[in-house]
Amino acid sequence: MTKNGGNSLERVLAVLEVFSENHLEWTPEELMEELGYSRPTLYRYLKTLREAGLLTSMPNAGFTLGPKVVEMDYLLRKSDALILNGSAHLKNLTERYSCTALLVRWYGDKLLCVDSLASVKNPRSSYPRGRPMPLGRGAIARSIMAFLPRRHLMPMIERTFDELRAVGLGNTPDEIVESLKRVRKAGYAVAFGEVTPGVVGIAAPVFDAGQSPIASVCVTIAGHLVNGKTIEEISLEVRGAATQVSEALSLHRHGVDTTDILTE
Amino acid sequence: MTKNGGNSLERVLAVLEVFSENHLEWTPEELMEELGYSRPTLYRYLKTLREAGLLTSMPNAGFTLGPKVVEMDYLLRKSDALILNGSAHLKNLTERYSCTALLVRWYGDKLLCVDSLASVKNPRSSYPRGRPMPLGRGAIARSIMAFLPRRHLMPMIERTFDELRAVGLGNTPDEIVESLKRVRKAGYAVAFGEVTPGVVGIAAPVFDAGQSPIASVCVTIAGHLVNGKTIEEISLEVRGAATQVSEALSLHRHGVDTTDILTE
DNA sequence: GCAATAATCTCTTTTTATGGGATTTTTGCA
DNA sequence: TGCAAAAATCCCATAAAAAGAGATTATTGC
Repeated sequence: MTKNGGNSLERVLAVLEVFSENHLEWTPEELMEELGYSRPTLYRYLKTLREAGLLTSMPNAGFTLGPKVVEMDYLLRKSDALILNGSAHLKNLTERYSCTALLVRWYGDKLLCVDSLASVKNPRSSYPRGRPMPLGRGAIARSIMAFLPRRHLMPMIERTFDELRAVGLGNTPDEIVESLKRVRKAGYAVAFGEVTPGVVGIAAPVFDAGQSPIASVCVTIAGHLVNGKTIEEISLEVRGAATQVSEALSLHRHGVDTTDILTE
Repeated sequence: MTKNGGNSLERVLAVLEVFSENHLEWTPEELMEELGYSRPTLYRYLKTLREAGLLTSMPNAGFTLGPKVVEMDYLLRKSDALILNGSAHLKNLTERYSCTALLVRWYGDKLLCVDSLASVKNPRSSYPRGRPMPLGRGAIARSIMAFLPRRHLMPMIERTFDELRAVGLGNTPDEIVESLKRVRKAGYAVAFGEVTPGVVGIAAPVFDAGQSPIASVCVTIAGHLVNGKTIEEISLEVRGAATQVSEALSLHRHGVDTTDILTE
């Protein structure tokens, strides 16, 4: 049973938090147990969330996420500066290589793919749009961690230490920091089969106004299609894309219309 | 300025309501004006919504919908019984005809496409996934209205009367009711270029547990590809799909595992 | 139609959300 | 780098409204 801290606003929104890939459907009974809310309170919350369209329920089946989510997703695709600026680069990357290109956002201790495009027959990524990715493994995670300010980095290393060590980044936090410094110097991260066996990931960070990284541009490609030379070639393109997206974001920040820049 | 009725739960969620295609990005100033909340209150709401991931803000740019939306959309695709049961039928329909096949949900006075598949080169529908559709025009709207219980139908006719008349359903509410009765008898609705010029829509309703309609299965196809005979042929398939989805939904309702039925 | 379950209602107590105004932080620009 | 303007947050007395126990009503399954 989750501790129900926070105010009533947080408590309503906490209802949305319990929906996960392992538990897509919840009965009121289960929710009471999980969240520790009283019966009337829970029903009030559910009523509100359902009226907002965030939840639906089939008669006597449990509650699931509701159609408002679909509507918001549509609007988000039209408004998210990262997606708007990044998708052209995904197109470009997938045209140049037989690969999947991804835009991955870092938020709240999660990595989340927000857009992806594939130029391979089997576009089944282990982490399609919307599915949170592991923090410790893969080029994406590393490309972001490498550029994190120390005070954000250290706790993250603590949390994901086992994975980071397993992947060969180092046996102590300090060794890992050193490895990440090299990634930082290179400006991009490469991973061989860390997320999906046989697949190479090449990722570079996207910055929001020159501060800390908020996302990553990544290309995943079958290992047998690349070697040291081609990886370097691709990494240049990935870095270029990431840099351009970063610049577009910082322009947007100052209220500059980037439309003409993007479509050139 | 919107009247801010309701309790604080509704007021937080009302913030999500103001995001629309015409206004994808909001500054706190604009939100205060629009929602009529005091400054501290609004900032509290925004803080909560941002922490929940439902909103994001770039430094000094306005607020937009946040990454949690993407995550929820992924989960919804995996949990929505309508999508889960319907997508196989969309696949079937698009394989049989050069068309776009849609799954459209009716909720809160809106029609919302929740899934679609196209077998034509130019899959640019005017109403892609997540974009609310007009209530008065098109086969989808009519296929649902025709099966609405009278007490739901009449207010809906009032609201959309102008559109319904423009489309030729009748010049008085009673005439429209008569037209809809014919649709009901046929079990499906056809529309010629009502939503997109030159495009024919053929739609049949999906029911939740035999009660009122909650969604519609629709095929849109270029007008020059069909005639009276083929439309009838397609409508049979569309009706079949809608019926099967309805049945799957009512089974699910009773807790029956429909997996084996669907994959056969 | 009837028992069992699910959802809603009632009402008082306690908790907490609210907003005016002051304060602090951030930003834009010289 | 520093300074004025704007944005965001804090403080706190007051008013408001959530919360929950238990009773009540509505649904459901059979």
